[in-house]
Amino acid sequence: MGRSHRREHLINTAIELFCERGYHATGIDKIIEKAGVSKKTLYTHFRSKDELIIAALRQHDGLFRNNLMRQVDSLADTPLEKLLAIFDVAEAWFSQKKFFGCMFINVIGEYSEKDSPIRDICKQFKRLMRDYIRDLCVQTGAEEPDILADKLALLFEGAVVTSQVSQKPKAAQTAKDIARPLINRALS
Amino acid sequence: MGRSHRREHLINTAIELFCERGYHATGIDKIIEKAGVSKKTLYTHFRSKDELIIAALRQHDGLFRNNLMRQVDSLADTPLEKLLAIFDVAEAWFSQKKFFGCMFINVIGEYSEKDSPIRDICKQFKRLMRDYIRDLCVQTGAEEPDILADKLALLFEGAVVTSQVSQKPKAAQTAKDIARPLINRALS
DNA sequence: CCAGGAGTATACAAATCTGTCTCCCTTTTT
DNA sequence: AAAAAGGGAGACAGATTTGTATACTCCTGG
Repeated sequence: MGRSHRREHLINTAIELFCERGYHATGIDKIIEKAGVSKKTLYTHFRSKDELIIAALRQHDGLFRNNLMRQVDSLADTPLEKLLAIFDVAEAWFSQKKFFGCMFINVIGEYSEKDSPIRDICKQFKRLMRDYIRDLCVQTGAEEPDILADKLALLFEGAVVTSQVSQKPKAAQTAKDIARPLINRALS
Repeated sequence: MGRSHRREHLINTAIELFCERGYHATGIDKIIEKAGVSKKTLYTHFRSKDELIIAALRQHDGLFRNNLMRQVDSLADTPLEKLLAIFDVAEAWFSQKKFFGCMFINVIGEYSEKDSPIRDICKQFKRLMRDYIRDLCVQTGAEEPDILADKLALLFEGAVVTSQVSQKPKAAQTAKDIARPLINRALS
């Protein structure tokens, strides 16, 4: 087994546990037990738990957006359809048995220091999500793509949190219903 | 100092710390130190930390909604104006130096078990918030008050989370801008 | 005046947490 | 084949966690 494979395996295991149980509540011992790896191995790949958390967030940052874009592309062809398809992908996400909300929103609740690197990663993730949406807005020829993107990103967040607390994936469709006229009006 | 005063004082101290630092990260020792109270006193008022958490959530549940309604009432007279004023109150909330997002969203990130009493309190809070909004929708004479309330509640959540991560209170106005035409169309 | 309740301070138990270290085995490299 | 590297298992240290118990003080009611 390659060494960088172990690193990724550890990160993926950590992501699962962090999502399920939270960050402070997930001990190093639980992570290495689930990963089937010794403590020594973990600490050769990561200097500390914080570093593992940061690595997990970075990994998830890339993977999540990549996944989203791929699924959106498979559902819709035109930029306009893609903007709406985002909410269908979201609904599928919310419907998963192991849906625990957005990693980045959850981690901010536990590490809220204003200048922490964790916070920076969360902000960056949200910015990149908005940029993705904005690109699609521009491609549709929306009048004020920045404003529209802010609104759609906010709808996305709202759907995630609503679905997380109420455990009803249909929040995605509620958001989609709000988004539709919003986009249409920006095109007229 | 009355005995039930001590209980409330402990709860309020706990709420502050839970918001600032999270739930697992806030130890009993920190709470009693900040409250200026001995450990024995805490454990005579609350059987366990979990019970204190639950008491804190219940207290915040009532207080938060009460506060919101009071401020909304002081800003607007008609039900229609009140629906929009909700977002102005939200913006003031987001602008506070110590704004750490919604307690209930944050606690779900740390205690995500599906049948936990903590989860129930969070769901109840969100339901009561939606009911408050729905009442205002009915009073304005909106066509489908339930659907409109779901949408406005989702916008509220989106604003909270967006502002929490990006640290920009203007997310409240973004949500308000989405809400306005939504309400207008439900009235025609 | 004094008895009892309530609170403080603190020691303590038992578990758990992060991070380091050693011992031993297996695999790879030379 | 011998040496070196990597990783598993786990002991260990030191800090921290929740929760209990003890000893002392203070205030109040009768």
